Amino acid sequence: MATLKQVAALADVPILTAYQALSGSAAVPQAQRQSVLAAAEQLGYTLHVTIKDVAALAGVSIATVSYALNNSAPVSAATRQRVLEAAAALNYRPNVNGRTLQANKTRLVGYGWHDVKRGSSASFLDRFTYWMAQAVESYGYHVLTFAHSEESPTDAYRELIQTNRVDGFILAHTNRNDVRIRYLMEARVPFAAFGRANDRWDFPYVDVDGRRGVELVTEHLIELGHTRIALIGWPEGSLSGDARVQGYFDALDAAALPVHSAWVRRAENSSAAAAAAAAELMALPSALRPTAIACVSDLMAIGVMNYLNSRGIRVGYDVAVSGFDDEPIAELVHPPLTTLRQPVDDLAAQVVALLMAELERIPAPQRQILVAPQLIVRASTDPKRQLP
Amino acid sequence: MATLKQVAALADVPILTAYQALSGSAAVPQAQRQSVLAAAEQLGYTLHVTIKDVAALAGVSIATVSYALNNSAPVSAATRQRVLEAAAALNYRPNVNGRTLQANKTRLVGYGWHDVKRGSSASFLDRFTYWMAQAVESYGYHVLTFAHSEESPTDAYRELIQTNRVDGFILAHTNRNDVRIRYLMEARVPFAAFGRANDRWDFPYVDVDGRRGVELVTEHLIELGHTRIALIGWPEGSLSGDARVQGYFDALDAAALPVHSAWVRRAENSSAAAAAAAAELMALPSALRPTAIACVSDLMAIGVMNYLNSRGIRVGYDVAVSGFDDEPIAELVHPPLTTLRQPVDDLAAQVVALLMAELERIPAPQRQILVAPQLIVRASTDPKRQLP
DNA sequence: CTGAAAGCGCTAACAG
DNA sequence: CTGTTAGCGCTTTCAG
Repeated sequence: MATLKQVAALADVPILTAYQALSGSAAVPQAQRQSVLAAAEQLGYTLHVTIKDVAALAGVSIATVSYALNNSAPVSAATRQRVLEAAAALNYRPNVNGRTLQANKTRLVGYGWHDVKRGSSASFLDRFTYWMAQAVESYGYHVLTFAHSEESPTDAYRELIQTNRVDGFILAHTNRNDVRIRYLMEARVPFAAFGRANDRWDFPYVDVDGRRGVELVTEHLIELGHTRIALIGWPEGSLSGDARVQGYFDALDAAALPVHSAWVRRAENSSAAAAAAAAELMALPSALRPTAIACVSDLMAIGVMNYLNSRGIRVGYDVAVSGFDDEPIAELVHPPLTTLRQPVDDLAAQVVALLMAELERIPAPQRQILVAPQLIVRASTDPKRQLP
Repeated sequence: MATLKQVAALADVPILTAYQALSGSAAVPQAQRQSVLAAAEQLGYTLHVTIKDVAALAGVSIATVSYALNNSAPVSAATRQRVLEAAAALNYRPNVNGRTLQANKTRLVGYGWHDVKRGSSASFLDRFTYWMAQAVESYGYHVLTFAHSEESPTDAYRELIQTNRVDGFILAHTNRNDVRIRYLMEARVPFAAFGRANDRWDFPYVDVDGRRGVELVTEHLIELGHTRIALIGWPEGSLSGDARVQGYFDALDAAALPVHSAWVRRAENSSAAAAAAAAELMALPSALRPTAIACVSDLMAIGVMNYLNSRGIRVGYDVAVSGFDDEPIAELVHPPLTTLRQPVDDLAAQVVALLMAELERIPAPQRQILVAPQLIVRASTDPKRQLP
């Protein structure tokens, strides 16, 4: 590709005039405009301002332009001025790909989508992605998203890193023995996760303190005077699920309240399974029947509420119900649901900060961070909050 | 950076051995391993297999490697074989950045996130992004996501295109007079939109046929025997909102059913505003009081259902209610909500196909595509569907 | 303080 | 059919 300077020379006009004629950024006498257009046509030139053009206009070498623009070497005030003016006049923006190739750094962070099943709580992660993009950009990076299959998720990660598409990754939806984490650790690829895996692996992550969250809501229920408090958790074995259940025990222990084994039920994360668990709880003899049911997800809490409603049991008055996640639905259901909100923006910013520490090889003060969720009290536990 | 060949020469071992020692992909005698490691150390070499290494191992020029790997020029069967074997032995993956710089094509498409407000229906777009990533990858592209401000959204788009970060864009959440669309059209940047803008602009888009959707659900209500059918739409002025309202009129006209002006209400897209509109409808004199209420969003339908429930009016039996979007909540509410589902995967694939047509300068047969949504009948209109 | 020149990894004319 | 070579746009030694 020819340069702007060559086009200008052929048309016998100043470089700046050639630029203006081609870009339409300023009026140019018709005759000059014509000859510039003809010259560009002849050379097969399409407007792409490069560092060479800026150098030519400023009358300096391309190295000097680079120095002046990046402050990467001392440049006299006068030349700097000339360079900046030339760059501005040509509306110059450096082509990141040149820089990428030379530095062997893409300033791109990979983020893999798993397949979001219909009805699963995706909205939270959606907002996470937004804040992640935002946070990453504050460091001059961008997010490259990709879809990975459930069967062999590591393939996509390996491919992206081997082809130098990205500098590192951010993971969400982690699980114990997450193959992606294992691969990235072994391959020494920089990454940071939103979510834990297991206690053996040492990698940078940020997670919601689910234990603390359920503890908070249980304390809230105790304060309201409940003494027979039930919990519907997920089947044992998930790190975050078990932590949430632990918070329930911790709060009851601290208050020296009795825990009856029949009060702790396990169910899949679906409203139907939670409704069934609620039915079992309500079938307990009246002396044991709970007056409050804490759930480890909003989805489950809604199942419980549906069941109670269908049995004519008034949620909030007769039985208190709480969830976890503060999904958009939580304030739309009837009565609005008490729940725990994850501070998404904060979580995203922190996980990005961890990744940046890895990428820039800055030792982070802390590689594992737990963030406490925020208790949002609504009418499902506290009828005083009921709207008229 | 030194090459693998130089390391091998210094260590006085074959190239393949040097690779194996460095990568650990195969066992190498301890002595050789040591000298390779020492050589790499001395040259400051870290393992990065490039086309040069493959060429050296195969004993051909780098051009031949490129030809063989890309089938971009005829290569004899024997050499091709040698090249492929060398590439496989070294686990070679081309560095996309070299290609990017030379071709001046990034094979990246930009997708901008707007700020998702809490409680707004984001889950649909979340799934869209997943399918978009999937579709884009089938063409060998990836998605680069970025956050843009509400005030000057074009800045982010301009920056990305001027710095050669992306080849084009996919837009969602379009509106009439969308400044992004105007900018991209003027700047002749390739893009395709999920959503329309206005009738004056000619650009590639895919959209849900909202008119047809509401027509479908209105026909469904007519079939169920309703004759007094109301509609709650958005305030006039939005392209998609007005189209949905039109579908209501079309269905009633086709059935020669009366339309009473009091039956058409306009409200903001919130459950509260919709509930208020429902209250007005229910306050009509009994001869005019509708027996069915179609809403242009699930959010509004839920507001209507909440209102009816609170007044003791049984949704599905006394008054039918329908929504639009088929958000996850739709099947969780009580009773489950009849609504219209947007075929997200299909929409995403089509909008990506349109963009690819722009990028590869293939004239698309159709630049504007409307996709009919699918009617999902649930108990909120058809009590027979009620679960026991 | 500034410029010439090398080179990041790859593709593609052009010769042979 | 294969190799030589010239870049793509940028940063960065190394001289002057």
